[in-house]
Amino acid sequence: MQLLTDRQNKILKLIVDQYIKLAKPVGSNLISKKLKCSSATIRNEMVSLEDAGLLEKTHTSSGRIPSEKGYRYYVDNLMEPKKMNGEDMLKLQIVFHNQQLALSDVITKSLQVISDMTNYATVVLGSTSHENLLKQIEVVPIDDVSMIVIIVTDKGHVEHKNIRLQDVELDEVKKTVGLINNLIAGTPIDEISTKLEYEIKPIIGKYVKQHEQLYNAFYHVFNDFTNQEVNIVGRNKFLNQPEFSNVDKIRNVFNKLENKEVLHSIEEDDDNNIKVYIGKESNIDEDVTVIKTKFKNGAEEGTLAIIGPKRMEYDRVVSMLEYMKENIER
Amino acid sequence: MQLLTDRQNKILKLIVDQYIKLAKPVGSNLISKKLKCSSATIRNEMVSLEDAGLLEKTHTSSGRIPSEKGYRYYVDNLMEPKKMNGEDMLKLQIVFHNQQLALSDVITKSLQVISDMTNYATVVLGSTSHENLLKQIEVVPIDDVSMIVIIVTDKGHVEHKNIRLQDVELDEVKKTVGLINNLIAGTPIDEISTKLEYEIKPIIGKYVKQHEQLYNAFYHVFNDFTNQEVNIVGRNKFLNQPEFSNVDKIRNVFNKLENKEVLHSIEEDDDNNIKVYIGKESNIDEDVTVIKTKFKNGAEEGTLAIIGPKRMEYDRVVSMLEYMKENIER
DNA sequence: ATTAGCACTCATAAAATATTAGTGCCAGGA
DNA sequence: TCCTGGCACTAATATTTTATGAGTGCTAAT
Repeated sequence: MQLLTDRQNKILKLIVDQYIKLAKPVGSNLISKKLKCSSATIRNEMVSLEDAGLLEKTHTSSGRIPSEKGYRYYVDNLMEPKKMNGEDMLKLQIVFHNQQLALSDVITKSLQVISDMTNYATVVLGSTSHENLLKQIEVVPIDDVSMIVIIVTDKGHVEHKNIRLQDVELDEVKKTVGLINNLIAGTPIDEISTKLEYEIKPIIGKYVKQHEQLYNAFYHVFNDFTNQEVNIVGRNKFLNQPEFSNVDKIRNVFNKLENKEVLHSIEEDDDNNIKVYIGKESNIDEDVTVIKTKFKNGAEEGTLAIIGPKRMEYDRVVSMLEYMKENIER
Repeated sequence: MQLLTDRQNKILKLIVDQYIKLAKPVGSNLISKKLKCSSATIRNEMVSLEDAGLLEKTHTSSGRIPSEKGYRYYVDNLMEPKKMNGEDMLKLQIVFHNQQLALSDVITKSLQVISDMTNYATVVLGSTSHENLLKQIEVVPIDDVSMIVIIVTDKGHVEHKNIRLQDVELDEVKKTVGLINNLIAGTPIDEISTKLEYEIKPIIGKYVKQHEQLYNAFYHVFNDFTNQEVNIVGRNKFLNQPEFSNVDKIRNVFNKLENKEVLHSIEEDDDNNIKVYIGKESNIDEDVTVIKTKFKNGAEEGTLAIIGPKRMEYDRVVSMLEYMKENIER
C-alpha cells in the first residue's frame, strides 16, 4: 500500500467518518468546508483516492463512499481509538460492579447493554466441545421412565437431556453414572462417545443389568452435546440500519446468523487482540462488519463479537470491546 | 351473526381460499367461473357479504379480500378440517416414531419440521413457574470460588446458574443443598424465594457457617429462575411472506416475538382445544394469526402455537396441530 | 332473480420534465 | 507546480402526464 499524503489521510478520514454518520455519499463541498481549501482541490484528491481503490462512487456524478479497502485503511491507519464516552462507561460499570453476578451473566448483561447503546448485534461464543472437559454428570429421575441427565464441563458449561428408559432400575443408572464420573471425567466432550465405547461398555457389561439400553442412552446424550454455546443479542438491531431496509438483505443476514458454521468461523483465528472483519471478510454479508476479540478469565474463555453494518462506528466499538475484555479478564 | 345463503357461503369460502393462495384481491370474474352464474350475480352477492362485514375492498374498484370477521366466519363455519396430506404426515411420523428421543425433543423437532413445511413460525411454551415444583437441586463445584447450581423441576425443566462464593467451604454448601432438598422439594418454583426466607434461613443460621452468603446466593438463583420456557422456531419464515415485505412490519412482529408478555398471553385461556386468534386478536400484528393448543403428557405440559400471516392456510395448520397434539398425548 | 352492457374508478406502469447535488476538466493566478 | 473559480455534464430523485387494465356499481332487459 502506497503511503498517502497528510492531506489525503485527512480527507479519507473525514469522508469515512461522515459516511458512517449519515450513510449518504460525501461530496467535495462538505469536505472543503472542514479543510481550508477549495472543493476543486478536494475533488482532485478524491480522484487520487479513488485511483488508489480507497473510495468509490455510487454513480458517475455522485459523492464518494469508502470502499472495503478504504474502510480497512481507515481502521488500520486513521482511526483514533477514541476513549469511551462517560455515559457508555457508566452503564457498563453498573453491570461489571455487580458482585452478585457470575461472570457469564456479567458478559451477557453487558453485551445486552452494548447492543442497546450502539444498535448493533452482539455475540458471545463459548469454548468449543473439544476444549471442554467433562467435569461431572448427574442424573435426576423424574418419573418411572424418564430422567434428566445433566452434563457439567470444567468450564462451567451445562447441558441437560431428558431420556426415557423402560424397565431400568434406578440403582443401575446410578452405578453407570458413578462409573462414568470415576473413569472418564476429565475427557474432552467430543471424545467421550468413543471413550464410552472402549472403556465403559466392556465394564458395565459385567456390573450392570440392562447395560445395552443404558449404554445407548448415554452414548446419545454425549453425542448430542451442543459443540458450542452461542448467544446472540440484539439481532433485531439490524432492522434499524438503513442499509438493511430491504427484506432480501435482512433474510440473508438473519439466515447467516442462524447458521452455526458462519458464527464458528468468527473465532477461527488465534489472534488474541481485537480483530476487524470488514464487509465480505465477515462471511455474513458484504454490508456487514464483525469486530471480535477472545477473552479468558480462569476457566472461562470464549469470543466476544459485535456485528453491525459495514458503516459501523469502528472507533467506538473497538474501545468498547477493549473495555469489555479488560474488565472480564480481571 | 345472521346466517348466509348457501351460495353466499360458497362464494365467501372461494374468496378466502383464493386470497390465502395468492394474496391478491379476488374479483367477481374468477368466482363466476368456478360457480355457474355470471360475474354480475357474484358482484351483487359480494355487496351483501361486504354489508355483512365479511369482505373488504382495498380501494373503490378493487376485488375483495376477507375482513377479520370474514376470516373468523371462515374458520368457524366454512373451513373443512382437511385431512393432512400424505407427505406432511410422513415427515412428522419419522420424528414421532424415533424412540430414542425424549418428548421435549420430539416436540422441538416436529415443530421444526412443521415450520419448514408451512413457512410459518412455531412456538412451544412450557409450563409456568408456579406450575413447576422443585424436584431437586444439585451443585457442581468448578473451581475454588465458583460452582454451578442446577435446579430440576418435577416437569423436567432444568435451569442452572453459575455462582461465586468467596471463602465458603464445599461441605457447608452441600449441607445447605441437602436442607433445601429435604425441606422444600415439592414447592412451586415461584414460591421458593419466600420459603427460603422463612424455612431455610433460620435453620442454616444454626448449622452452617457463612450462612449469610449462602442464603443470598440461593435466594438469587431461585429468584432468577426463568418463569417460562419459550422456544420459537422459524421466526425468519415471516421474511418469506409477502405481507411482511416491509421492514417496519417485520420490526414490529420480531419485537413482539421477543417480548415474553406477548407470548405469555397466547396461553392465557384454559381452553383445551385448538384456538385461533386472527389478526388483532393475536396481540402481535393485525396481519398475524396465531393458532394454538395446549398439550399434556404425564408430567410434561405446555402450549403449542403456530404463528403466521393472517392469510394462513387455516385448514392445513389446524389439522397439523391436531395431529401433533394427538401424537404427543399418547 | 339473473345477466349483459357500460360508464367509471383507481392502482400500476411507463414516459416526459424539472430539479439538484454532485462530478470532471480547463484555464488563469499564486 | 499547485490551487481554485468556472462551467458543461451526469444521474439520482421527485413531479407530472399519459396510458392500460382489472375491477367495480348500476341499469335495463331477460
